[in-house]
Amino acid sequence: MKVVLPDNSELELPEGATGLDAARAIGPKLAEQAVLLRVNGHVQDLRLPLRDGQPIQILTTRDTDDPDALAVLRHSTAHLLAEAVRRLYPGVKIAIGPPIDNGFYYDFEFPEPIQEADLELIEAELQRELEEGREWRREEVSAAEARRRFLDEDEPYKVELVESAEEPISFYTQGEFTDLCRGPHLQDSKPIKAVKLTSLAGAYWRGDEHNKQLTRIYGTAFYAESDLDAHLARLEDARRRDHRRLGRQLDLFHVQEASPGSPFWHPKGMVLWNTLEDLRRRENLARGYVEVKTPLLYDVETWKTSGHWEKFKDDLFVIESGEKSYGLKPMNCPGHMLLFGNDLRSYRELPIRYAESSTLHRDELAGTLHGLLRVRHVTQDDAHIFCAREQIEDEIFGCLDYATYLYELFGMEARFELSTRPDDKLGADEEWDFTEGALRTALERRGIDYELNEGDGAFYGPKIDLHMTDVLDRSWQMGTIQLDAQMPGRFGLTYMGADNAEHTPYVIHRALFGSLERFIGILIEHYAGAFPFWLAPVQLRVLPVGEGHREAARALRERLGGHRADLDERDETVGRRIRDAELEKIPYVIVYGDKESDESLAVRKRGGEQSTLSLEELLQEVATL
RNA sequence: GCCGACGUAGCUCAGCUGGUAGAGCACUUCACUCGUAAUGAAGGGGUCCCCGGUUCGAGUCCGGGCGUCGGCUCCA
Repeated sequence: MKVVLPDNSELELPEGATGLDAARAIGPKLAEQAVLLRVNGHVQDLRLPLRDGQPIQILTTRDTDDPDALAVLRHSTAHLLAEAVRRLYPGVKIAIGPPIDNGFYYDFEFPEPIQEADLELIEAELQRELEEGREWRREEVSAAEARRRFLDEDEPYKVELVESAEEPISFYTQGEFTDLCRGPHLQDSKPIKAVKLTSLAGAYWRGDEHNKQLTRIYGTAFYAESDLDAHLARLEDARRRDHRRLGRQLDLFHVQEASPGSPFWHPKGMVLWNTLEDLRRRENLARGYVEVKTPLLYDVETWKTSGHWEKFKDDLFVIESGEKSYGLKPMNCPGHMLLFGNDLRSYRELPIRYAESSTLHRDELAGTLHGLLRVRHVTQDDAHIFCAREQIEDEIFGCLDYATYLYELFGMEARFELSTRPDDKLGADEEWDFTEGALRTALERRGIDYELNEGDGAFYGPKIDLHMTDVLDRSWQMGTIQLDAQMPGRFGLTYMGADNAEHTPYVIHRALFGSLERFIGILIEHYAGAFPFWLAPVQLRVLPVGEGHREAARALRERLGGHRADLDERDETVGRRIRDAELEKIPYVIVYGDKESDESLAVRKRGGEQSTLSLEELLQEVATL
């Protein structure tokens, strides 16, 4: 038989030859360095047979950056971890251990809880295995045989996995350790040149909080020591961009124990906030939204009507007053429903687009709070569009267009996800067929690539979410566009149609920044604190050289008054004040001394680029930013 | 909420096996009046997260709580 190599040449092989055989046929060196086979974009263990006519690519220890090559290395390292843990902690039960984006993990049930300090011990054992060397052997067994083996070994998690696994079931063995595994794996442990166990965490068996919580050990591994160093350097760099760190450094916001999950916004942070608000107001006006304001407190009956009481009452802040209980609003929809329902509505008014940027409170679990990215005090740039069935697609399209405009303005590339009906949905499947279809059509019409996220919709309707990634590669939901065919009915909302009959409107819930807090958090990391001119809290700084230049510098600052300009006339050296301006990431610094005048200003841009401009030229330049 | 770690000056952090707290930066004052990333000197500043316990004595050990961080779960 023949296989096709990446350069399109053909390689003749005996029937039943494996990937490793192919590597050997090409050369002994390649066979030694081979770690994985890639076939049509899929990975395959080197030990498995090839098929006639297949195009193949052999990945080796030199493909140190290839995600597939790294995954196989890390997957094998996870097995070494399990072997080490088993030897060190008799009685431990093993669960699963896959490779992930930047490393791998393995879940265990320890007889006694272990601590972070134990990782050192385990890592040493892992190193010992690497020094000894390990080879992986693959075998295929029947489900019954696999089940019997794990029952014998008293590995209940593996037994459970076998029960849901498809035949043929494969085992990989290295050293004393055999694991149920689909593979692929390395031939041997020689390519594993750098390993580091990074952290310890609890993780529920099969990701379900009703199951037992296991102990997860995270680690990472590389084909070269220098790659691990580079990885650690990248993490350090990410920490420097962390919005929580920059928030303090740039004096934007802080959080404190007095109100967990509720940021205190400093004057410079408020400049960012208000700039986003201005942008929102301007665009809302241009796009036919009207601004409203609805109460923060509603009696619990309102939350029962909306359906939120049943699903989210644990996350609602409840305030008792006299005989009544009020819930602090966690979202604006009921307020906007009540507002719509306050008048008789005609089809001629639709669509009605109510916008409100409002403070919301959600009593999020303590363990989930995270800087600006997950807060209890959350501000949504919310809007509810009440419309007729035939208007839905255009309105969704309009929201998508609006969202795309906003994110492009910041040079942010959001990922779109379409989330469909969840298990606890309200309403009939036919209705969901229609609403999901409308969202899909609008996405396609706007030419947006999206991922399908099945079963992840809101209980009242499907949604399109925009996601962004933070410096540590964690994905956060930003904007959201949700179609709702339930809540208007629950609130008894109607409008009079052209047919002189009452109809229930549809509602589109949409927040495009999502949460102002989260958006600013991501924005800080996106720009690493070096905001573009139009966003920068301080845009220009005038810096008088000596005491005698203060007067003129103040006058110059006055003439920059249309912009956010300040003055640094501290009794410090010019070098020192330049340094501070750089640390504050101010876009323009103007040094003003004997040599300067309106005709000739010494302008320094963030980063160090210097030029001489007249005041007029400077104003012209910044006007375009 | 769960697993693990951490909480010391405004910030970043040191403080060994228990003996009563320190650095750098920041701040204040003084001198210098300065030309593109840190001028020098002096000074002030601490409920060592909170509550309780052990001890002659607790920042340090133990218990509980709160908060933060890394995960898990959740996320209208």
